Amino acid sequence: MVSLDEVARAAGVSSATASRALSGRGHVSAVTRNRVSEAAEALGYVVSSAASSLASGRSRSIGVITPDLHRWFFNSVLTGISDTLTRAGYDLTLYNVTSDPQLRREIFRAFLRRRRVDGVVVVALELDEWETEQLHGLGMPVVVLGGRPRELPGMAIDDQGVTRLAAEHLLTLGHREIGYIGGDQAFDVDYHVPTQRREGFNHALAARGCDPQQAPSGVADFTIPGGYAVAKKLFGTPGADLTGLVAASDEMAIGAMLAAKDLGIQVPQQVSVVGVDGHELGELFGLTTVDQHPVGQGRIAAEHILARVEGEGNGHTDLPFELVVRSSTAVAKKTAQSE
Amino acid sequence: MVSLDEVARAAGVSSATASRALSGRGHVSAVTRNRVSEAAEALGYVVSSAASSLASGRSRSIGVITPDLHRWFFNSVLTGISDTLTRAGYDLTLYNVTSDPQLRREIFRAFLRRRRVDGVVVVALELDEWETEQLHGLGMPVVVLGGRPRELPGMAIDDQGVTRLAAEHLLTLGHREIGYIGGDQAFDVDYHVPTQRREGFNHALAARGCDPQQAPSGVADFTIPGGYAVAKKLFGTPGADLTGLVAASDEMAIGAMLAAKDLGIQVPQQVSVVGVDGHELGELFGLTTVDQHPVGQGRIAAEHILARVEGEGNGHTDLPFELVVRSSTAVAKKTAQSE
DNA sequence: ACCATATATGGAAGCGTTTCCAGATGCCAA
DNA sequence: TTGGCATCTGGAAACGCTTCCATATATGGT
Repeated sequence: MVSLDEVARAAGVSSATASRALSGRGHVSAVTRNRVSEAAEALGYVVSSAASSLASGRSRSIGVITPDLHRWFFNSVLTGISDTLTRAGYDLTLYNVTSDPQLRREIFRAFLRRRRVDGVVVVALELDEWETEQLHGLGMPVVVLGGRPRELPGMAIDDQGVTRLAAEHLLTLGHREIGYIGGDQAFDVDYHVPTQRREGFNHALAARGCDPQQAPSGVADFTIPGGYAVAKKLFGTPGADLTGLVAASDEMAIGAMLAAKDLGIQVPQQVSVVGVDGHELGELFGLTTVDQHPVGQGRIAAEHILARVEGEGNGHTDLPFELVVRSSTAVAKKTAQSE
Repeated sequence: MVSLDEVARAAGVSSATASRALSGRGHVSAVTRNRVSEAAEALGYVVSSAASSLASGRSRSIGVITPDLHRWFFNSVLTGISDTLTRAGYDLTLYNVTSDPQLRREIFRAFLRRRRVDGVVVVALELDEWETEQLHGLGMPVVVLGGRPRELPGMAIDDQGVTRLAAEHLLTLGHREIGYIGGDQAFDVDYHVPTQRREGFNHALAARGCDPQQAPSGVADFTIPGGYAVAKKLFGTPGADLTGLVAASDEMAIGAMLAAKDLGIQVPQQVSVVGVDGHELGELFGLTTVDQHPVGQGRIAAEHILARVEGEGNGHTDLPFELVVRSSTAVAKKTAQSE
């Protein structure tokens, strides 16, 4: 492996100047810079990250902590982050949090503190107090995506807004008997994504004079099988003549559509379904959804952390989302019940 | 951030001894080791990866190059790798190759050569000659998962074997009119996954006296929508009375099942479908598949690269796979055509 | 009792950069 | 011409570890 010294020698300058020439920091004449660049190119020189980090205190790497990579939302965000970091010349150090609590603890206790990264992006994790504390103790920029933790800068969509928008869409189409599939609020340590989304749904219904407490609803794990199981129950419940269904994730919505199909219920003729996310499979299923552009979120989060690492601080950010209407929703048929 | 020197001072030893005590390399008495460990614990000391790498030449980090994180197979493998590396105390540096050829090139030209990683796992990438060369030039262990590149140690399932097994399953059930959905063999630079899988299918059919050339087949991109589109054509083709279908990935198989449902074709009563992968959604759809345990593959690849990094070399490895029979396949009904 | 060997420890030399500091050079204004 | 300032460059000191080497002490065989 060629070292900076060899490049400097080849270019006839000191290693100090070579370093300045290649990093762009400090004054170097144009001629010198060119000679050094050419020498570096010719020798195939690449800076040693270890030496560079040690000397400069910056590693040009960002840590990303994510849960379950199988879930489309998370791997989409990760894709966006990765793309932006690569373009900026940064490495991405991935910490995939699994269900093993000991490993999870170790990530916060040791891995993050090795100074291998200049900043951390936390993707949609429910952080407990100790973890938040550890993150603070790192003394480096941290951005939390998909949550509004107490004391860390974060970026999130308006989690009430998305489900409110979804429900309003159905209400506007004339639906009154609307069901809901959400997440388990018991695990809501801090950010309350499941709680917020339910709230948004409730508000929308209440605003139109429907009692949200009466809405048939169920709890699932945001996955297709989860949504499928709950939807089978909801659709099968006698007396609950749902004409509309809001799911807190597209995967659950897709599960619900599959359940409807298996039960011989037609979408959207008999029941309209709306999801939240903007899942890539939404198109295939014709799913109407509130798209929250997860890849874009990853990009924004990455840009944000890079800015923070480079000194330009800023705080909370709201992320955009939009309703994408496809064929899983339609105007409600007039029935006896509807006013 | 507390340094090793402070720990050493607190424990009343030299930094050399402290280093040995914490790393476990070299001779340290039990008492000393304990005192140092306690001091480190008390001070919350964590080694600086940069300093450690620079001094030792090892970074305790493994690079992973993967394509499209949206595809279940890849994020499953990544999950397995991540889990194993974390348990071993290694970091994972993720290089997600996108469709941008310039970024891809940059990963091989610069990113990997910063000596940030001790070894590289390449997941199912078609490497061109230059890329292979770069990988060699790294002078560090490389493992290629899901492919048998010319000159790099790799691990792969028997790609002919999986589709042969899938096809044999259908043949054994009495099917004779079997279709196939595979990948585009034009992109087959090196590893020939699409080609190998097609070969396996062909061999199985030929062995039972069916002409594989006659088998109705189509090409897709291994995704659900891709499989859906091709299957719609295959099922809709007049004259081709398929009773069985082999797909080279579970996602395409699931797409095919959805297409069948939309066309009013019953699975498995009218057509049996087999996939390859072991996709988590297989259970929901009752998909019969050849499970290749992707998470396990990730684990094996990670263990392999760790062994190599630590010096214990070894070569190619075959990976296990197995037929998982669910409800998407059934005995073929006797028809006029069947012998 | 003594030498050979194994075990423990500290001093100090790196590892390959970055960056501070000081000196050199060039240019412009007075 | 000369002082003053900005620009350029090199020497050398970090950065925080690991590890070689030398020294010191314990262990065991004869």
